[in-house]
Amino acid sequence: MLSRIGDKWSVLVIMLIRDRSRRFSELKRDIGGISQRMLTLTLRNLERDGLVTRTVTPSIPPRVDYELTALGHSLAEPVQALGSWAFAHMAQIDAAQARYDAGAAGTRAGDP
Amino acid sequence: MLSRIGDKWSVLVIMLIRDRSRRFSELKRDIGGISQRMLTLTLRNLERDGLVTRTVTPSIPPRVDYELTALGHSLAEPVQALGSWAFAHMAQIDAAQARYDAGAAGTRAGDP
DNA sequence: CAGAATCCCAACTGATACTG
DNA sequence: CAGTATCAGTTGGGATTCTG
Repeated sequence: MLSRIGDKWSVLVIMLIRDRSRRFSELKRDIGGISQRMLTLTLRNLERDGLVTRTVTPSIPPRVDYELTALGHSLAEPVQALGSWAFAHMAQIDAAQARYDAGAAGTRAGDP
Repeated sequence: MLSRIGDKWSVLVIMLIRDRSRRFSELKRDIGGISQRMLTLTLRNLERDGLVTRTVTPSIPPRVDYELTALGHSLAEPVQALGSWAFAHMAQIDAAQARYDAGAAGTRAGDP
């Protein structure tokens, strides 16, 4: 399961459909940077895990909506918490990385 | 940052050193299944992110302890929440997957 | 519009051997 | 003990093309 959470696309999808159902193309557009292949795979996996439902409307053109299940909603909470943490501490982490990288550059004292 | 959380090894390490600092070999043994290479890389990244401290004791044999920073501890909480969720809903997810896979096998009705 | 299939390169990872 | 270095195998993910 952690592998699914670890998948950044899954997290983004969950966040996006948390409030309302979304169409495939809508997700693709809103996420931006995801290939349709990855979006398809991500949604399949989430569906397989019982986290989202897939509703096909057989019209022309076809239409598919994705929505969180109850299970999906219960997951969305801790995921959201993690997201908030990441957002809140982004600056600290960037700073830490910069510090670390600076130190690693010249392992000897007064280098750069 | 999500990429770090997604890394299963990172999560395990964080969980393990949450209560007390641990030595390299201790982590390797307790995690089991991780190569020393991956453990090294994982710890490096966590250190770079400012989530763990690395304390070298230059004795013979050498000794290195890893410990969570304050930042690391603040991350451990939401991570723990997520872990709890995963554990609590493991059965539901397995069931959902089994159902999905069964359905996928024979897309036609009464197949298996 | 939504998705399946194919190709192909890059990144991650494990096993092994060597060092301070 | 705690790494680093190297090699080879597996996987991930993007771009492209084709359908109902």
